[in-house]
Amino acid sequence: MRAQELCAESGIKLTAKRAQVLEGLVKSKKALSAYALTDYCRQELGYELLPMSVYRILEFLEENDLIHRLNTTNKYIACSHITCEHSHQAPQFLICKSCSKVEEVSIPKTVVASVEKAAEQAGFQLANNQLEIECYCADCPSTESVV
Amino acid sequence: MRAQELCAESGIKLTAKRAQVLEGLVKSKKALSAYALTDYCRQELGYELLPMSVYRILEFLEENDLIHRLNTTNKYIACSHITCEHSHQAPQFLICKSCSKVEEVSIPKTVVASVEKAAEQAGFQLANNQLEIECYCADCPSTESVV
DNA sequence: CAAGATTTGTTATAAAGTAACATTTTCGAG
DNA sequence: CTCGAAAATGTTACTTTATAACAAATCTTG
Repeated sequence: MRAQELCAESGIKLTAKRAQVLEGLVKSKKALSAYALTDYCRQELGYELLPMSVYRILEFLEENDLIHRLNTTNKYIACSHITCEHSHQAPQFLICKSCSKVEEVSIPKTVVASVEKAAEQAGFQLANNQLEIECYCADCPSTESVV
Repeated sequence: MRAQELCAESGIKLTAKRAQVLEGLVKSKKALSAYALTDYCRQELGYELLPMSVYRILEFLEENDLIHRLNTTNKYIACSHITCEHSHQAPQFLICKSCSKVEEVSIPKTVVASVEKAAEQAGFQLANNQLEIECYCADCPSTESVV
């Protein structure tokens, strides 16, 4: 498994359980809640995992940049750069409101810089550069019109 | 009360209960969860409101652009434009991770346009223009460094 | 006023997340 | 190797967040 090699190199301790959770997220190919991930691992992959353990493992995986937590939907998704050489940079996500499909995209740095500037003018400091944007994907007809 | 006048003009049916919930959000001056708002209304304002009713009323208030729901934190905040003449435009929020203080800001339209363009290139259509940005406010020292 | 629609009350429960402590596993020092 | 501390996982219980389902009250409008 590619991820394990990478982890060995980088010193990340990917235990069996952690690998199972990560595998679940990679294979599901969409954002899953912690409980949905528990179900997915049990039903599709045959791994027994209690929610409490899943939460702890998700926390670990996120700290090591293997997955992302989507704050707007309380769901998790595998980082799209696990298997490539990209240095890990600030992630931005397009999240389909209808089907939870997520695309991890790169938004121009100038845009992120503008957001940061606007924050500074209001006396705020960015806690991170992660932007989550609610969308409808190409497969899901939007019921609402864009403002 | 100013808000009531505006509602009368615009045809929004602001019942007593709805006014109480809105008053709670306005007076608290920060983002509150539905349950926290229930407590605030009872303890600080003397209004008895059950969570179920609060949720329904919050939904109504949001549909009528009197409040905003912050998806990243599952909290609600009064719209900063209730009492001014501004036409209601896409809201952007700076949210302090530490103290829940929220600033509703205007980010240049060019920035929002760039985000929209990036989405379109990935085959996504914006569901709304609401951006929620995690920050630390001037009063809260950031424990984490910015990426 | 009567009848339908809207709003609110009430109860129960689902879903999401965390606290606290027990047990097991890992791994380096001796 | 083996002892012991640290890390990881199991287990139970609980808190917080949110919704379902149905009853009662209230508010329109002919």
